[in-house]
Amino acid sequence: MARLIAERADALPGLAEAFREHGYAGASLSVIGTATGLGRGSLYHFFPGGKREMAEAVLANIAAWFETAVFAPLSEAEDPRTGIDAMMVAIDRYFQSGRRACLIGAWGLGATRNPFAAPIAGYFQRWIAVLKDALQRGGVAEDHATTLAQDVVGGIQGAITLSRALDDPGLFRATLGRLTARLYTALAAA
Amino acid sequence: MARLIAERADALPGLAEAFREHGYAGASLSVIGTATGLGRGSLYHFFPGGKREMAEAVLANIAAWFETAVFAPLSEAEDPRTGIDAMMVAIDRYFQSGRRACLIGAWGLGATRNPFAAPIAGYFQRWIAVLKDALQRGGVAEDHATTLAQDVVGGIQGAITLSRALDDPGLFRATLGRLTARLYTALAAA
DNA sequence: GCGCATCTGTACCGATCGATACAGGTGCAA
DNA sequence: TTGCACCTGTATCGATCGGTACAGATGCGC
Repeated sequence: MARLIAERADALPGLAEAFREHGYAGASLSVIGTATGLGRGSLYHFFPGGKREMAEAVLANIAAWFETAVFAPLSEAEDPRTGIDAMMVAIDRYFQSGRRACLIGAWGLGATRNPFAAPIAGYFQRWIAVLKDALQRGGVAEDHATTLAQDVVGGIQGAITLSRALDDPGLFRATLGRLTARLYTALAAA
Repeated sequence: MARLIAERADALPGLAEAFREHGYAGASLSVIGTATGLGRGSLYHFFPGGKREMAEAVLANIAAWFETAVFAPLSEAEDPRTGIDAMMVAIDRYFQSGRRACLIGAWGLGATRNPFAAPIAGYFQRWIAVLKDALQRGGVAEDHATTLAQDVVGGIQGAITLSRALDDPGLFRATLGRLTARLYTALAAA
């Protein structure tokens, strides 16, 4: 029996794809097995908690990716504009210009009481907070920074939904551009 | 055996709730049975096509509701502002200020190739087209009307996602207010 | 070369899945 | 009152679900 993966992290991309494409309930173990190339034996070896643990690992992995690729540049950049540019580039690449679904957004739209509500809320809270802080450091007043950050994060979510439904990646990129412009305008006025 | 419902339309609210709360795959027939109060016998009597037909009926029902409650006022109002106000009021009530999930949005975020892609795309296309037409009738230039309509429809979708994830209905209402203001501003400048 | 922790395939478990069949009840029309 | 179309509950189907058990293969440390 040839070893297929070295550590459980190697299974995460396949797991994420399975959950993204089929949802939590729709991602059966056979679907997951196909997506990851792993049998039940390996899956339960790396994730003794079963499907639930696999989903938690995927969410944690996504959160970690955003932390380094999106939030860190936003909060560390000297000039907020630099951080915003880095965020938009990372977002466009991550979501493949709206072709790739947002797992966290989709699960947040699901059951009112779902077991992943807490990490999902944390993800959006953190994103909004980091963006708001960047705007405030650029001189934008607190209340304006808050609503603007909400508009931008929400606008990105909506753009993913629309561009996927309409199968129009151009819509995603154009929306990202307009959101960037709004952020720049607010910074320029401050 | 007491008759429970008179026609299949009476089952749609329960069906919609079941699909909204559990997704398509997660809404098992027992979940659907509980939500509608109907047994398998009745369900397959009204929907011979099974789960798939139930989902199609729900989507068609939602589309019809939007047609009369949102799209019609938008396209028939003398003053675009009247139509926009009616749209926003209907949207806020329908989505219960962001507490209720958007079934169409959630399913659009799901599998890339899903059997309901066509009606979902049609729903968003129509919404954007009707809103764009209303803006143009109000004197807004076509390209601006298009991007503005996309921003508003996408913004509403994003606001649902955010306000549900953060459990904050106020965020939804406030976002709706800002989107309305943007529409009014564009109309005033035209 | 040996020993052992680690990984993997397969068989299997009870439960539940979506769907079907059908008898029995119900209420309206004649 | 009778007949019948319509609605409903129940039993049951094969398939698949998530999860477990475990033996066998693998490759690393020694």
